Amino acid sequence: MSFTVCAINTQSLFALIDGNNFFVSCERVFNPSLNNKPVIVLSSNDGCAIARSNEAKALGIAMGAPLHTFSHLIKPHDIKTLSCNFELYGDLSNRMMHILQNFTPDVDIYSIDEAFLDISRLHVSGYSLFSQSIYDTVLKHIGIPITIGIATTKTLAKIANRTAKKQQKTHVMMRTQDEITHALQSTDLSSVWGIGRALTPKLKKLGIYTAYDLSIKDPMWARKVMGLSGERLVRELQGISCYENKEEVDKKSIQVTRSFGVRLQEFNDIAEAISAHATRLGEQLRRQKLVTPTLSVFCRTSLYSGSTPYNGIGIIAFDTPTNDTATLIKGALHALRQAFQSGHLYQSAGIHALDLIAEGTFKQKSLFSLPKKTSETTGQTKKLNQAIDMINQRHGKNTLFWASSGINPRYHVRQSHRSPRYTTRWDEIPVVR
DNA sequence: TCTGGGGTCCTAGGACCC
DNA sequence: TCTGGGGTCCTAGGACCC
Repeated sequence: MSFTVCAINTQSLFALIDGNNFFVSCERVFNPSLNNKPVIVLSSNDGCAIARSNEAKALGIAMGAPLHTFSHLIKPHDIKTLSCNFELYGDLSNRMMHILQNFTPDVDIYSIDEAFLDISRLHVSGYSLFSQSIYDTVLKHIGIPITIGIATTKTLAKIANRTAKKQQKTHVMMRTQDEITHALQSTDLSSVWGIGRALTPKLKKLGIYTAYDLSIKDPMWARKVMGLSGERLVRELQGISCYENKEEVDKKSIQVTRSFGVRLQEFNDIAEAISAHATRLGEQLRRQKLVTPTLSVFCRTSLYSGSTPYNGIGIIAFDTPTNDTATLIKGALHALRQAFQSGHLYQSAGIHALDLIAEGTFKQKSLFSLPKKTSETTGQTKKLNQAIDMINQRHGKNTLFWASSGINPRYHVRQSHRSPRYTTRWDEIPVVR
């Protein structure tokens, strides 16, 4: 068996652009008093640290550290803790990506704060000036400092980016073999893109401790030990590009998951949360012009409570793939009845839509679904959803909501320190006095 | 008291087919 | 005596990412 795993193109060149401490930087754009101070952005429910300023990293606060493990440092070091504000981060991210698209149309948005620019075919006279120009433009228009790593493969660009951060530079280009070897030798195995918690100990046992150690292995050896992705990874470290920029593709799955502000025991309380999640899901599906044929629903207890965790799962398949909120809620609540078991203290619940397909794609109806005249087939449902989406967009989320999500729900997340959504809400826009 | 949320890709194994 | 072999498709679970 043999097949190609990479497009061998020695001319490849990628720039990885990465927003520095992105969520913290977003907060600082509108609140300069946070500059030069240790700042932490917390996960939903103010649970743990999901972004840290350099000052906070210097205090030894780890990524993902629960708030209670560093709460004793907050007062003495005047750490500013903020609840996460994804509406703000998402909007600034979109603006940043638009700016990057002015430099080249070939932008692969990898995450909320990262993008790969394929600059192979770009005529650039000097990469240092080019990088500086990107940095200056993003800083000027968005206010976010970024770091740029340039190399012949995405994996090497990641390492170049990391090297730049370590050296406190705005950009690093790795092109000569000497530069690459030196960077690989000073990169710990666990910091390599694609090497995670499970592979690190496995490879260390085999005598591989740095990115360099891995880069001198035979790709076929890596294939045996780590599978296809291992083979690609070794080739990428050797400068052979295996991950080209992707066209923007439709999402394959969407999930909406939240942990509750308090533990919940009653079916009805959890049903309200699931109903709200289904509403969010419907909004996302419609915005992306997708429909889902199935839904899975889960409700689970805490992993840290001491007793054996319970994770209930329920699944529902729809006769016809849908993005109608009412149908999604009805289906999700049906699935929740399979998942829910009384007697537990639930900590979170979520829904997951898999195998998404584009709206309007022909799909065989169930043999048993009768051709009946419903509000969905007559288009009334679509109009209703459009009207609700429009009102909520204009006047704020949940201006109109489904009663099944609860008038005064108990599942609400805690967000004690959320900043205003400066760029997406009229009533939260910054005011100059 | 207090431990996030949302994704993708790959693989192994089972079911099924001829 | 001797009990195939090759293929596809689907799914669950694992591993990774930010």
